[in-house]
Amino acid sequence: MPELPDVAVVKTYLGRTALHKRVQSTRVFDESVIKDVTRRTLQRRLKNRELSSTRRWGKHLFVELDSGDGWLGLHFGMTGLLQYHKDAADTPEHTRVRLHLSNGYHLSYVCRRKLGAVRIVGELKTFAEEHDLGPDALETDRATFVERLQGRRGGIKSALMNQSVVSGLGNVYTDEILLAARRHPDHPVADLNEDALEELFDKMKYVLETAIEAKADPSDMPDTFLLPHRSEGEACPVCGGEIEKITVSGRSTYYCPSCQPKP
DNA sequence: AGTACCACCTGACGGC
DNA sequence: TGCCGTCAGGTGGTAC
Repeated sequence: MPELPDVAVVKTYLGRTALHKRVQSTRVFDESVIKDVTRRTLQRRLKNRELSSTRRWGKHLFVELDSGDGWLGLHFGMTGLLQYHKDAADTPEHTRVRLHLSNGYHLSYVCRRKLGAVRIVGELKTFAEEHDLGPDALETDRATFVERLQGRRGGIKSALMNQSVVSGLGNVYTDEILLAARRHPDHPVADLNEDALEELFDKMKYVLETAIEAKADPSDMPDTFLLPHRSEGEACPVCGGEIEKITVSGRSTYYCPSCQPKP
């Protein structure tokens, strides 16, 4: 689930649960999700720190430690989530790291496929530079978005999914944005003029904000959304035509050939 | 600069 | 029932 809207929902969840609680201890069930630091360092840096604020950058969620002691960096891969629970016995399956908080509750980082990451981060700006993260898709403005796309070669879908252009869009929401903008996923970026790119920016914002309002739950999204109809042969939610599946930069791509004709 | 492919992982599903 | 290939919303590295 974890694209920008999903991570935004997790951020809200954390805000209502573990935020402002203090970490007593940290259990690591699987070291393979820990990046950049050792298990010991992770545990030491978290110990007795308050989870004082949260910040999202693209698909990354950062939890500030004691306002100034760096950040706990969380990435959810394809199958990650957080679970706040009282009893250790309720620890979900596939929990890789679990914080024990001073109020007795636990915050579990769950990641079935282990494609996510847990780390300690100093400056967020530095982290973003090191990982080549472009501006967050919801925090950037129209002019910056247009500027970052202009002059690029290749198709629009690969560009939007490229985290160094704008960060936060994954396979599913990129398809969603392209249907909203009525653009074919392979449409060359170079063929889109400034007006078209601005239009795309507006659709991106609309799709992301709407998805967050629906708490990233497809069943609460507008009828015009592709998300609940992401499979071959389904009816396009806009025109009723048949959704087609193609491969774009190695990813399954669903689109409506009549709403999104080849340029 | 961009793309194509592989690797990292686990689990669900369909075909035989 | 069981085995097997394929696929799944992530990123990062390498080779072209």
